[in-house]
Amino acid sequence: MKTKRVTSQDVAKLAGVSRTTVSLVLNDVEGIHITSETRQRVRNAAEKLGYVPNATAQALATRRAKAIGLVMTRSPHHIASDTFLPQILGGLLEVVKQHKLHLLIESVEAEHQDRVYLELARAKHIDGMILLTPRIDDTALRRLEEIDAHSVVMGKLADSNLYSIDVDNQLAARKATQYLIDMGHTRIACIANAPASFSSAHERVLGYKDALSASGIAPEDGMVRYADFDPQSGFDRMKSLLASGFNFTAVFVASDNVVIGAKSALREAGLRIPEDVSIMGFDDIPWAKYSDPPLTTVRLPAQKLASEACLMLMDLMKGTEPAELNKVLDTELVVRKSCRKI
Amino acid sequence: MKTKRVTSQDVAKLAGVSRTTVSLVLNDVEGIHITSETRQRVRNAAEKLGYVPNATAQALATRRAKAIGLVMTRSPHHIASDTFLPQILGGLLEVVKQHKLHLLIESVEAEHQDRVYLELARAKHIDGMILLTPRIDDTALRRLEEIDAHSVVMGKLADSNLYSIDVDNQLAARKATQYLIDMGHTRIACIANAPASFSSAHERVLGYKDALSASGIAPEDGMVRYADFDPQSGFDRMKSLLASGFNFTAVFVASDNVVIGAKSALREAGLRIPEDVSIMGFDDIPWAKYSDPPLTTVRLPAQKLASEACLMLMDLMKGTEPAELNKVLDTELVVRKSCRKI
DNA sequence: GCGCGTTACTAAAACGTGTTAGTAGTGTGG
DNA sequence: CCACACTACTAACACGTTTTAGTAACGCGC
Repeated sequence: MKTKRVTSQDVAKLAGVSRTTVSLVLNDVEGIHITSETRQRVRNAAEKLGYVPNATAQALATRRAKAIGLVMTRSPHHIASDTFLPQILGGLLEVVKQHKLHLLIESVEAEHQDRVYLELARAKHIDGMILLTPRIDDTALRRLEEIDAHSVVMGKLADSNLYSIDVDNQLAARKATQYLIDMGHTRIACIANAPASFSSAHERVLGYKDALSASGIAPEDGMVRYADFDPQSGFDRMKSLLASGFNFTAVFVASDNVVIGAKSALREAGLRIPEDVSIMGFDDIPWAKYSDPPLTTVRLPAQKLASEACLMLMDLMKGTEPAELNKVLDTELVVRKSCRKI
Repeated sequence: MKTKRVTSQDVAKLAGVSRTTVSLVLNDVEGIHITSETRQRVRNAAEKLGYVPNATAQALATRRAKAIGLVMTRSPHHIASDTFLPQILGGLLEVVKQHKLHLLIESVEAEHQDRVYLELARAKHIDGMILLTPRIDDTALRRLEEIDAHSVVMGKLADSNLYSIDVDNQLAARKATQYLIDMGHTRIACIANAPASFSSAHERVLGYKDALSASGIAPEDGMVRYADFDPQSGFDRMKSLLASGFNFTAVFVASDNVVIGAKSALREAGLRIPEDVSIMGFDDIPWAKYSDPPLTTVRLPAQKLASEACLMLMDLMKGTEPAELNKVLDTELVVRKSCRKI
């Protein structure tokens, strides 16, 4: 039942060498001379005993945990309905596995932010972290700059010296809105993906307004709603938009996940897409392609965002400066059938 | 720039006590006598220096990593399109955070399974693990029983002594299919959620056949397709089903995520839901409620599944036996509008 | 003033590895 | 035959904590 742990000492004893030699052999340390005969003896012994080095002890000795953390500032509830997260995870896991690292997931509640970032960094449970969709007002994040914690922000934080990766949300939103304008729409509403305190939401609304202004259409605050990541909030905001009495022919919804709920509200109101209302999404989650009608949306390179973030972080951990402080990936307008000419 | 790490030694020096005392005070060890004056001195020193205990060293000394792992046997691609995963994560994070544990995510490729489980367990990076949706033919998993690794399987493995938690897939599928039969359907097709090598897929198809047989309808293998977790596969399987020439009035699709694609194929064929074809889903992902028409489906208590799995695992880690070897949670048929009487 | 229990601490071992500094032993050139 | 380089290893320290096994100091009863 309680099988004794196999340590490198056991391997050493069986192979008739010192613990040092075992370590040198199994780690393939360069520039050291050990006969291939001894090497084999060590390997055989390790194999025979089923030796697996203790990761914790290794971490302590090398001062690297061989793990990175994905830190999210969202409640478990929001995480549960996040259709975007799996793509991030997929991208992250691919890189992480390739480099034989481990991935930790942390969700921090708004209240404890200050401590958590710091403790995560100092406790050295992880070698570096990727911060997901930060809030604009996240003061705790600012303090990260002061410590020598390796971190990459996914999203953008104004006036910050933290490394970051993101798409140009404002430009992408602007292009999406421009597309609607090009189709002849002038009464265009907007439902943001999240509360305005999240930088991505803020920027996307900015882009939406940019496009309108550039075409001489005055943005009206009454035409803008801020959703809260999930379909339910999309449903509610669309209801609110419909109830407000504005007559719009198109809506730019800055999150496909929010579109899911918004469409439901439109249906309840008896409005058809795209005949009565055109819908422009954002993110291009897997569902978008199969929705009815297929959703015209902005493709966010989610997996690439994640894998690039991971690569930047690993550069940081290695000590080599990443090429850019704020890396920006391209988005792409994916035209399907949810918008029509007017 | 390179601020020296603050260790308990530093705290000890500043407080004028030994490292032992620092440890005793900060960990609130019971049954030990230390004056409240000294306690304060230690706490103040720790606070002043911003001391955060090194998690790795703690783990080594206490032989507990204070972390559990979520292990998935899926490719990053499948993870990316998994709408179910966030709910699992949400449930897990809630419990994990409450107990001040950390969560590691591992995805293992089919080829390396043998090693990975073992190394994960032996390396002691984690104290226990939750295995997600295992394959029936996962021989490596069997070996876990032999080691003293704490693990809970989410899903079920026949003839296994591993602790597990699951819903009764067969019963749930049977009830879902029965509902279709009760609505008057007799020509009912089935698209499984995953390849038959996944136990959940196997069981759900079994339940589907049970219901048919019980009502005197002979199950036909030609009416069954096996999808592959994602919408694309749902689209393909529905196409195949339609092309095969069988005329069915209802389809039991054993995964809402697969339904997303399947519906798209039906639309392309000019078939309406539920007028031409009734659709029964499985899982009740957030999208289901808002789809058009709202999807009648089987609700899987995803978050509860996750949190209960976590609790079982923690029992195991504490050394107390969980109440049941194979815990089974209830499912619930959620009737919406995608099935009609015939 | 001696034994004894209690209080308030501390020295040192343990956890399992990586790594530095060193040490025998063996050619090798002069 | 001596200095020197090179090979093939090993002893011992370092990593930062928890925990066990003490140890002084003190009060107290007799």
